[in-house]
Amino acid sequence: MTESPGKSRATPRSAVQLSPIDVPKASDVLVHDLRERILRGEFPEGTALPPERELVTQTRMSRTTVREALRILEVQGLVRIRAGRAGGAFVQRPGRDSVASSVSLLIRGRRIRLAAVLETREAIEPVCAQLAAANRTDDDIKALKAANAPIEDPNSSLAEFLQANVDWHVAVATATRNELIAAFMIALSQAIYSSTENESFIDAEVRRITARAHRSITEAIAKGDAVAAARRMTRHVHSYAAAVTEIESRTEIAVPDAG
Amino acid sequence: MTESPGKSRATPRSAVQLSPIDVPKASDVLVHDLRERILRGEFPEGTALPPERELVTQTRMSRTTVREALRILEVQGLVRIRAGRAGGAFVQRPGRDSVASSVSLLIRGRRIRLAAVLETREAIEPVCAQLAAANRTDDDIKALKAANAPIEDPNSSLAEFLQANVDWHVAVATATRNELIAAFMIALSQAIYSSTENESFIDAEVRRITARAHRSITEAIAKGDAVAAARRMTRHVHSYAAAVTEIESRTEIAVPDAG
DNA sequence: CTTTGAAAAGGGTCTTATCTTTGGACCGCT
DNA sequence: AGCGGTCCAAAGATAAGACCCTTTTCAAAG
Repeated sequence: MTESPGKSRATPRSAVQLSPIDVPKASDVLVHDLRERILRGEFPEGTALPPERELVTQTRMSRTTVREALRILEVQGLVRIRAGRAGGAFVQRPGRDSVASSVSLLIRGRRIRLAAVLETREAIEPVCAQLAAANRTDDDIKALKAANAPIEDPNSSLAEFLQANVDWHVAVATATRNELIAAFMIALSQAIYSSTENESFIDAEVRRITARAHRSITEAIAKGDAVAAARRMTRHVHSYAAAVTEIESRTEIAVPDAG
Repeated sequence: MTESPGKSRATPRSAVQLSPIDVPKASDVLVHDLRERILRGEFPEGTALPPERELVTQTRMSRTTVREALRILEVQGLVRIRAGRAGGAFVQRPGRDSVASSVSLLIRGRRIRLAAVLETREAIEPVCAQLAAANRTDDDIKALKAANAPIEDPNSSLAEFLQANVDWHVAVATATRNELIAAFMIALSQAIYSSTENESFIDAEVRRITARAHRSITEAIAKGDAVAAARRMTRHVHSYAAAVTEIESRTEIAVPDAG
């Protein structure tokens, strides 16, 4: 590009300067409006938004646009949409599930190794146990013990064992009384669950060890002994991670990936 | 309903039992198909999906349905859609951003207190620093130092300070070489940033202290001293949380919410 | 060589119509 | 009283087509 000497920028030809102006899509405007109002708490949970055709007349947008906006809100977990008579879009507050699903997408999409997931759990869950010991209610203790029952039972199936395992970890997370850290832990637990459900190394021995660890951690939480809870949880998740990592390193060599 | 004595349940009248059958929507089927193929890595990142009208003929679905599916994938961060010639849906692997935004929705929607967010950071970031010290590359150190420059500079604006603050924490997270824990930390940092941007307690003193803490943590990470990095980070985030909590408890009484 | 303007390829929006699902009301038989 | 059958109405789901708006490309005009 030959330019007049001394000038390194393109010729302006006019002094006025405008910054790029972003024109949002119609549906995004509606999404933004509704989302803000929902998050602001303007509509209590369960409130029905007006039916699509009604929103069309109110907003003077096309039905396509309105539907698109509602669909986006649905994916973001802010409304639940049901078909049929008395159906419609019902306001919902976003829950742990939406975090869990985006974490799941992250893990699958970026091929995050199970080792990294377990490392993350090792980072979070001990503190989780510590907070749980400090903040747990009696109901939390009940939930912990209930979740541990199928784990103690040597007759439960593998699926039951795994599910109960998740339940127990979720119960610990819930007992922290910190919804955010709980959401993280739940996302992790589910991710680990779905990566592990086909693992065969979970034999009777592993189950016995798991049951014992859970029991002792539950006790510490029940007693409000934060230090012991954290220490025991550290050991528990670390030994689990070590076991999985060891398996993984062996299978990685054996099966160099099919995809 | 007269029942035969000895039975306490409702009369079945038939032994057959069916579980609820879920009939997926057409667009969900398409979403599922595309999502699996994207996550499986069948299309490398940046691949253009066929244009909408083409997908219509291929799938024999209506354009509405196809568009709805694409929109869902876009919200989930799996494709990016651009208008205009050479536009279309381009495959994207989900990133930290989608986790961050769902966390942000969770926090806002469930009214999670800043204290809980800070508590979560206290749980995660020390381990983050520890992992960073163990795994950091030279580029990570460069990024850390670069991010800390505007913080050391007493002439930078508040906005610059806050942005640099986020950048530094993100750099620590990145240095862990664990994309999952990094995604969590980034989500937290952004959430804390947007809750803090209007806080006025960030005076010159706070900035000096922050700069010093960041510098010493950066050094520990650079030296690979995981223990020191974790310890210093613990102190850093804890003192910050304590300061904010103290402010929050005062303002909560002063301003009982405008609704 | 630059400017300008049209064409082309896409997504975005609107309209209208039809299909499907769901809840409820009524009705008639047993 | 209970139970199946029929019908209706409300609401979302899907379809088809027209048209609009953006962006890119490219060639003609200056």
